[in-house]
Amino acid sequence: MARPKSPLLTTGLIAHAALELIDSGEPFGVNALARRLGVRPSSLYNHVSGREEIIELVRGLISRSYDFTSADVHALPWPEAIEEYLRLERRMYTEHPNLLPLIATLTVTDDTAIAAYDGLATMLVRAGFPDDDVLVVMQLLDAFALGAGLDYAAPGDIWRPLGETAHLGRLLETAAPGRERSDRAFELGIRVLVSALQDMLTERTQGAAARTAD
Amino acid sequence: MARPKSPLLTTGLIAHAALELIDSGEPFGVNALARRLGVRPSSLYNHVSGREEIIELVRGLISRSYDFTSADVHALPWPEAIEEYLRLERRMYTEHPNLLPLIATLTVTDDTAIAAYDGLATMLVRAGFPDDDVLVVMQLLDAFALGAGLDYAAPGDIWRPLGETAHLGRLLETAAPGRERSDRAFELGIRVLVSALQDMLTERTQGAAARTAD
DNA sequence: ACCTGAACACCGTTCAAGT
DNA sequence: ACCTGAACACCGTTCAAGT
Repeated sequence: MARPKSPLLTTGLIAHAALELIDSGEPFGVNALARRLGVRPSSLYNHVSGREEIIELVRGLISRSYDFTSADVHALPWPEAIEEYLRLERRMYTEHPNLLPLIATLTVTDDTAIAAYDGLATMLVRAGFPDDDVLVVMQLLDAFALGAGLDYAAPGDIWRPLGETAHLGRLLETAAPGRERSDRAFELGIRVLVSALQDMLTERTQGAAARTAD
Repeated sequence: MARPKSPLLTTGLIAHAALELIDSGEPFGVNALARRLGVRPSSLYNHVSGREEIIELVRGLISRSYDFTSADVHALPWPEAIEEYLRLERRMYTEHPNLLPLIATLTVTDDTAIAAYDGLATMLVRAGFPDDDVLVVMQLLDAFALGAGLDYAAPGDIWRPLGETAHLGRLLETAAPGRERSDRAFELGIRVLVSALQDMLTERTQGAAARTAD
């Protein structure tokens, strides 16, 4: 059974199995993935260059399963469109919490994922942000979504004080569970960020109007 | 040389060497660390429970080297104190970019790190945030600092479009380098978040005052 | 073209043996 | 108490051999 008549593997099958493995909670790895696929680890290298490309394939698979470039979203007024976008990104992370630590440190190259970010860039350009600011704002929004996702993915709790504290220990004892707090923190952040972006833009426009009026 | 008269290792030495290894850019690992310490990997297990405890030791070492509980900071008006705190956290991450991916998914238990977060909690309590909101706000701020740090630590660039894009490709070509953008995104975020916290608090107070006046 | 098998240089962790 | 050495079950990747 050296070479099967029809290939056992495709990048699609690899990506699916990889996502399954990641969502299962078991540690992700090339060997573990090969086991799941009923194949030898070396076989995978006929289809991908290695571990990182597999993870990038998973980013693509999952990006395709959330509708980041929906026409409905782009038809919304931009502040709402951005809100929808961030909520979708957040949902992607919370529904696949183990994926985030794997993709967070990897350059985004997958086409679908790039298209999603390109859609966000388009929203901001159309909203009227100057070119110099678009990537900065995107980086801010992405940092927020990423950080919020990591918070959510955190095991049990983010903080576990072992000794005395002035307030932290008490607050943790009486507080809502971590994920509920994570939801509230996200809602707070989204409100704050979007309204700050609106301010940025009206300040700009008013400033320009004032200068024109001079 | 089975048992030396004076121990070759201490948790302090382990933490220092681990931070050196991390900052060197080589992949972090127990075996690589043991090599650096001139010792067998199994020797480390006389002092720590394993890889995760070593990383938590590094968190402690580095937290001690940034003055998170400085009296000066706590003497500032709370919005400035929070700004200083976030700047310090960010500086810690940018000065040790390889550390962040290691600690981001680990529960914080180290005393000094907990003390830093406890200091932040104290700032918020003193500022007048109700108990129910303190952890939520902390989680928001921490998510932001974490995400911003990851952005900064990203290899080369965050996005690398391989095909056509509506705007993203063009923006990336003309834009300032990634780390400069990361700085601007952080500055923007810090301004937005702190002013939003001020709004939260004055709304509350005004609301309370209005209700009292009724 | 695509899978296997063997090989390589790694991991993190355990544990008996030695002083 | 604290280090070594051997062992274990893993990693990710390369490459010649087979069809």
